Amino acid sequence: MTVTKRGRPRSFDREAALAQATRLFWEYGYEGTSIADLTRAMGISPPSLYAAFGDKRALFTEVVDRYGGTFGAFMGRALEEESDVRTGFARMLREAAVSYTDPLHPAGCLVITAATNYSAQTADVERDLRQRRVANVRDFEERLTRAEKAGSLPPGAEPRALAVYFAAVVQGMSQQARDGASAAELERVAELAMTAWPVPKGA
Amino acid sequence: MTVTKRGRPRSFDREAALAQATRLFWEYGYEGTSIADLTRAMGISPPSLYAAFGDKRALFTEVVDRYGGTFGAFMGRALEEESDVRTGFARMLREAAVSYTDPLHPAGCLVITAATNYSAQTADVERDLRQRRVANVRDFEERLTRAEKAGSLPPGAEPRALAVYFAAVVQGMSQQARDGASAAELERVAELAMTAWPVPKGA
DNA sequence: TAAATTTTACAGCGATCGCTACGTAATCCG
DNA sequence: CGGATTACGTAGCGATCGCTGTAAAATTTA
Repeated sequence: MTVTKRGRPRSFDREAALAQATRLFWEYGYEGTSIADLTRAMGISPPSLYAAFGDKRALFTEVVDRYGGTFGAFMGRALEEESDVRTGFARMLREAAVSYTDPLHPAGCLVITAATNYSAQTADVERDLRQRRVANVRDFEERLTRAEKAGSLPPGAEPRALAVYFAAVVQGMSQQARDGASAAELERVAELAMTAWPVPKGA
Repeated sequence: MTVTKRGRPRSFDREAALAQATRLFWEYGYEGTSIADLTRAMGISPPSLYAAFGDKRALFTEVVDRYGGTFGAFMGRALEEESDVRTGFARMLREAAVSYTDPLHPAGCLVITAATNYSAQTADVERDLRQRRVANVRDFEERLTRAEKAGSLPPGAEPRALAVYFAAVVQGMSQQARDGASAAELERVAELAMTAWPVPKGA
């Protein structure tokens, strides 16, 4: 045990430095965050970083583990604390909506997006791809709005909400495919997703 | 017009080279694919690449545009060709399931995943994050299986399908948050997603 | 065949990457 | 106080990044 610490004491707050590293990795991804970026945000020099955290890979692992115990812990809590399974899943989704858009930290989930890297000089690439995705959501919305006006959708069907929902499903299917889901599994996802389609009031 | 071409003719197939570049960007992302990777796969030298495509950024844009007209075209077709809106969205999701898992090309959608970069030396980071996500899906599945056995889920509720579905929704919500969706929009997504929850036969 | 034009491969540019050797500063133990 | 120990900043390592200068090779035009 190292109860007594000899030598020159550390001159920075390890937890605060870890929080800064979390913010950077969350925002810019693993490769998109350089050692220079980290040392600048943490207010320390490279040797101090390596002495305190090992190397970049080890620091990242520590960041992800810490994330799971803090920002990402709402998922397990929601599923664990609710006695009813359905209530648990519903609460998890609701809290995800809040957490993923909390302006106090980067958007989305670190575990999902930390491989999405963009450094300063390639930020426009990510911006271009994002614009294409946003345009796609708008295309969904316009088609749904036209359908509602044409009477093929029940009134009050919320084209915007449906568009974001279907875009999220498509993007989730893409991610699941990257993570190894089979065609059969994704086809079941497609079927399940269609249960959200609005039904007329009197049906 | 350059009907007649003077000088030394190009010694490689531009379309084939573009297809190789598409494969690399699709699999490894923009930053994860280096000029050296590209020239190796395309079978050409750097000056030939720059003469034929401009620079890396322009090549990537051409790749994404080409993708939209080929692999990614099924979406617009499904929504356009079906007279009924609901049938169009259902077909789009079904075809996404097939396309995203087609073993003839990288998994998922290029526009969604091309910012997910991982080079050779950081592939283990992406692998680690993927394992965490896969473990999460399994956790969902186990909870749903236990609920089914305990009778809190109707029989034949397909825990695996539901787990993949809810994981996809969560990941889609994360991506939508990154793309600028609001908390209110994501909360509506959460509500809509819950309509997939299985109901007892006699209800 | 000679001049003009374009593509080719080789080699290397400056910048940035993750990482570290080195000497100094600051603390604890005796 | 002196010696041991640990953290610090500076400065720079080798490797890789996107990209290009240069000259030879290959083709069309005159």
